[in-house]
Amino acid sequence: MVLQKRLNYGFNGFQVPSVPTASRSVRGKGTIRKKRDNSQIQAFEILASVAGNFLQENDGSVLDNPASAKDPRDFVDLNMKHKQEDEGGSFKGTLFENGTCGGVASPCVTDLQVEHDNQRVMGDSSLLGNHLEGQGQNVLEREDERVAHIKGNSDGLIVPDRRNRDSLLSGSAGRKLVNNDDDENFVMFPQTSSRNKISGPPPDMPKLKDASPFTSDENNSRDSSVLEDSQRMYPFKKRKFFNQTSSSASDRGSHCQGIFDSSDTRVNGPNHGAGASQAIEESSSMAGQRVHPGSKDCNVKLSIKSFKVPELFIDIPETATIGSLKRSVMEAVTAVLGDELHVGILLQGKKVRDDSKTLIQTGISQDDKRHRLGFMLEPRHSQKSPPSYNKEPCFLTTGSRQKLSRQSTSVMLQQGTYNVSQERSLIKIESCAESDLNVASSLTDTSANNNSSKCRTLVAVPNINMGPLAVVPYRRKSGNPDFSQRRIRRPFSVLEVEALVQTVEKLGTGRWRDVKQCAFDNAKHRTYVDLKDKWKTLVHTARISPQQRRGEPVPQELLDRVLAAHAYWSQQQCKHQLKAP
DNA sequence: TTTAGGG
DNA sequence: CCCTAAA
Repeated sequence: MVLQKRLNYGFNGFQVPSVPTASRSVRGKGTIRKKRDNSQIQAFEILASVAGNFLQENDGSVLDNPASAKDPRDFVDLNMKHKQEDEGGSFKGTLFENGTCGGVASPCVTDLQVEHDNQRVMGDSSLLGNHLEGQGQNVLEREDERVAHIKGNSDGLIVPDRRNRDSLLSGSAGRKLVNNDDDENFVMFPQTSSRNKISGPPPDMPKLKDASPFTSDENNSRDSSVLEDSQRMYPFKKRKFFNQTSSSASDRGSHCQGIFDSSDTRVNGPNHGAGASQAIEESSSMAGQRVHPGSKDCNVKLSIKSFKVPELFIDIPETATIGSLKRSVMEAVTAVLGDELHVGILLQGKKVRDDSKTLIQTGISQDDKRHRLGFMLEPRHSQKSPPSYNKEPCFLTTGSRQKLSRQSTSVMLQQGTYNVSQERSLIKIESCAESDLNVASSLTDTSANNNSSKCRTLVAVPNINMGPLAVVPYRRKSGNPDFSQRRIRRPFSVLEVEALVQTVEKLGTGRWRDVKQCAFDNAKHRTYVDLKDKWKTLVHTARISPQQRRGEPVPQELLDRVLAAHAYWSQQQCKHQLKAP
């Protein structure tokens, strides 16, 4: 069946064939999971502010737990036979001064290409060839200065603001991990000294009192800074169509404007130049191509050449591998594209809000050489405009508009190149190779053929059943309840482990909710179940030989503390059970 | 919703 | 990480 009378503007969904992280497993029955957090956050919100935060602290007063009198290390010695010629009698955690990263995801820009009447302009896969492999170099080089001194954390993380991060990284004992999003880009920073107070009044944190011997009795109240929660992004699931998903709750305004431009498209010629930029040029002449005088019978095909994720910071130690850089970028991008997306249409820079208008009415026709058609990926403002995808997509809000157009322009002019904008760098993610996110068109059966096999592409699935301009972002719930999405794997960093250990030492092993609240309250992607699981693995890790351990090595010191705390709290638990079962 | 454990 | 029985 041919889509003769229909313009292929409907994107039924996007598919991500594969995931960069090798470790990511794909479950057979993976389906989109229901949201567990009410704190759904805008997918593209930029973490801008840094608020103060408190790390629950024992206020230094007398510990009411009898056991507190006992030094945990003694416990270790007695019960674990571990020799722990301690380090000063303090059970404070080791100070990690390594940098961490935080991240900011910002608007994503989508590059598309318009095709008329099967005259693909993007036929040449070379257009999709600018993957990180080639441009990453530039990224590294140009960003070298900014990134170079951030060492210690091998995780490629993304940082929102250097200053904030730096200042936040100076802390030690008590720490609270925070992050600005729930699924991606997160930042954590220990914060102990009240001198390091950053800004903003500390949130009202519950004060947990306990009598754990592990509890440090100093620094009754420490301030820690936190990045405002900001993003709620769900990574895509490999090979899953999201045409019918999209959680509704969420987001406060962030605005990922993805834009893309299809201005003048030109009829695809067998020999369009090589090179991304040139390709762009060429593609940009296509829209104008009149194919059939009677535009009614013409189909407009859109080929999403790539998605751009502008203003994405990748802070990664210089010792990190290219692979980790790729993963970092991939995760960030995945997050950006992972949730709450809307598709917006821009014509000549103006938003086309009326979904009911036809392309022709709107002025989008193959005869129009001057039109500049743009597509934006934007977060949904579900709270205010519920499941009404077809009514009025939420477009950018004032503030981001300018940026949008600016980027739009930038995108158009710098297709295929590593783009360094004014203050921020823009990493363009294009096509192929692992960890590269790419969007290929599948509007035509033949379209993605070339790339799909080699590339991990994000495919825009043609929407055959939708009306003109119907935009149906992938949604999670509607439709298949069976669709759930496995969360992206996010190994705990040493810093997080440190925080976890410290908190568990203080609160014990049966209060994961509190642990979460205490030290990971702002790490939306870490649920108390995650913390519990992590603790479980930590205990296991601590018991096996170092040779059997995998992943980022956890300092032995921490593992020792894990065993100590685990032993201690296990014993406490036993006592309790004997008392009042 | 949390815990606690197995998968 | 996921899934769930229990609490």
